[in-house]
Amino acid sequence: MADRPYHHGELRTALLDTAEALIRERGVDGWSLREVSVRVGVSPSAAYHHFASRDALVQALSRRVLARLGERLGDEVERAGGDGVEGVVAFGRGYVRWALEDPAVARHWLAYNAGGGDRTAPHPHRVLAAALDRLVETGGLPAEARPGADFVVWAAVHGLAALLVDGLVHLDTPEAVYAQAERVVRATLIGLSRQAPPPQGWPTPRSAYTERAVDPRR
Amino acid sequence: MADRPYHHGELRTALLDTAEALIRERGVDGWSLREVSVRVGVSPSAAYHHFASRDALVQALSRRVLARLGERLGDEVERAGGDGVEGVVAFGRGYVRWALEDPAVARHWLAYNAGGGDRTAPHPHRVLAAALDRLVETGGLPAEARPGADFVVWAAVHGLAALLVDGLVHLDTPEAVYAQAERVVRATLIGLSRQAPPPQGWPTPRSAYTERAVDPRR
DNA sequence: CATCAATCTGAACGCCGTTAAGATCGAGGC
DNA sequence: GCCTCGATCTTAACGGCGTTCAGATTGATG
Repeated sequence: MADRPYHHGELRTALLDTAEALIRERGVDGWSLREVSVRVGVSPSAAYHHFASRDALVQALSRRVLARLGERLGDEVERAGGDGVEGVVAFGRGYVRWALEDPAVARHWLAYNAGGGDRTAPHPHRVLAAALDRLVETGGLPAEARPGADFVVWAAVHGLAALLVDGLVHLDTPEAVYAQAERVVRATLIGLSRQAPPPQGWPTPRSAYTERAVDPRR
Repeated sequence: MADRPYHHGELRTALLDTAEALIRERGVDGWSLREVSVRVGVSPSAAYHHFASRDALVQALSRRVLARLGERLGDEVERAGGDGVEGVVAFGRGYVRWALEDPAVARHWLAYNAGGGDRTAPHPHRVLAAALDRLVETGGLPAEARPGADFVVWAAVHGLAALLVDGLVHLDTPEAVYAQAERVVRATLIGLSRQAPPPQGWPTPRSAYTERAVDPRR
């Protein structure tokens, strides 16, 4: 307030960082715009030069979290080889591990997720779709089973993560959680391979990750 | 305020009903305790004789929603025959239909779900577990695959419902949504049947639905 | 009919998100 | 080197929120 320069310089990022830290400390709703401002050392109204509202900050944070998750999942799929079943398994394990390691922030994303993500990072759904495409190329999944398969696997993995983060399902050790994630992914893939493929004209789901302009203030 | 009797009589239920109606009208967070009180025709502090806090009302509503879902799913599984794969498919379709037909309330439950449910109604997880048990009895699922299978199916169905409710996945018609739910359930069941069963001592997940005393004020 | 606990009211507290008017600063043109 | 101008931040205020507390009203008990 007194020792700080009048212009902060990185206020937008500082607000996001501080909000995220508070979420980690006290849970999804354990913070206010005013408290974030105080902690950053700035008046409550300063935030309104960078975010149109508190909700806009929440959305921006959600996008940032999503972008980091996408990046991380891309790396993990890559590191697992990426071309076979192991790549998809790595996706599932990474998704769930992320929810386990940073539960408050993950819960924030689950509750206030923003449809579109940061366009500089791949959306988790894209990472999964790419992994499944390569699985088809390497013969690990019949091509007829591919359409819409991403949504089946995503649903299973997302559901496990949500149940864990919300405390509806409990496992004692992280290893048990990863094992469960692996079982979910492998079962899903086997089922998709053996299942009668969807008929022609089957309505394919669409992801909310559509390219669109994003007002940085929103 | 003037024409109403001093004692409401059914205030607790009226508050829950009105909050639910407001959620349906304006979304998960589009209401306040004060507004609910005004609509019921009661002063804001009256609610505190029935709920310890606003959050307690939220939790109570969440439990009520959960109980209704469990009851409904039980009926639908029953109506589908219940002993074979069709019973589990009916569970998945019902779960997703519920999310589709009452999205705001479903979103409320997803965001503020209470671990334990009303003990007079079966928890959805119990309904699913029972359906899977009968599936094993009728030979539709190998007994070795049964341990933990409920959590695999639940994760897949829950995930699809969550993705739909949050708008992360879109399908144009309700029929397409049900078809997707069916595909998810059938693929999961096939995968569980064909997959190498989990080894002895495999750590089984636990549901948060443990019988425990619930303070009606909380 | 008196008592008493349960229920509800009215007023107040501090915190919240948000807005408006003005102070402070840094950068680009003279 | 100064001046302007737009961006950034402050101070002050508004109404609404959840919550508390002292007191009014009521139906049930005996």
